[in-house]
Amino acid sequence: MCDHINSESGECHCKVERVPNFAQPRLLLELAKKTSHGYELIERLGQEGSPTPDPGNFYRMLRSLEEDGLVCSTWDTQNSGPARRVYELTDQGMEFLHAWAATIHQTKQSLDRFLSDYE
Amino acid sequence: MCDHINSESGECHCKVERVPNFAQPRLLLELAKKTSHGYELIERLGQEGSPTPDPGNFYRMLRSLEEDGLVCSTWDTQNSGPARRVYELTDQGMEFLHAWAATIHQTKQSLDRFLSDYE
DNA sequence: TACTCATATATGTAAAATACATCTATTTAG
DNA sequence: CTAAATAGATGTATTTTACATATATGAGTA
Repeated sequence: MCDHINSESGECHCKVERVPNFAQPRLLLELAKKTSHGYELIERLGQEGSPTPDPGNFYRMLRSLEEDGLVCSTWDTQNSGPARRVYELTDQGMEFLHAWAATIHQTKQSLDRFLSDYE
Repeated sequence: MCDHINSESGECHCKVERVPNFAQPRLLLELAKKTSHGYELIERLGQEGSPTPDPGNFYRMLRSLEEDGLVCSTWDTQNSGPARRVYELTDQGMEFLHAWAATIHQTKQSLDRFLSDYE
């Protein structure tokens, strides 16, 4: 399973303090909107002022998500250019996205507490 | 200087995607409220549902912040119990706290974008 | 034809951040 | 005397992130 779920205890290690692997939920969300391939996802995530994810780690993450059954891929050789590995969100991946959203909500509240404490 | 400021370029590497070292601004904020020693800071930060920071890394962070001139310490042998290293926020540390607040605000907005995109 | 550029995926490794284990020492309580 | 609470610290493994580089296809162009 994913890094955030301890396969032994089934417990999620996401802490409210921080958002490690934030590229992951963003990727899952993009995939939920539209099935697509890695390169396109990187470009889409790099828009709206958000920094472009590191391609090396991004492709590795995609493969790791596939190992965990959160996404699945097929090669697209129809289109011109190099073959693309097209990813689709699985039901499990969708559930994971929901879990991520809850975590991110908590993290946001943690930041809110800091900011209201500050000032 | 701090890990987040590149001493060469003077540029801050804090990314809006995540909050690494979130214990750091929380510590600076606590110190801004009240001068105190490591053990007490750890306890204070461990309240209000927030997880207790890792003591090992926390003490290391305090020493590193002192090296960077963001806090300064003196030994308190007056009180009962083991000697305490009492930390105080410097002017530079206060400035740093302000910079952190701005970063955290951005991060929060990034999370907000995710959450409104989701749903 | 050969060269360059955009597209597309991937590996290798260094650096940074975090987690976990352990150690020392002082005082208080029983 | 012993155990527990207080206080600070080091050592190292693991995880995450950053940076560099490799491979391959096809389109445009000189």
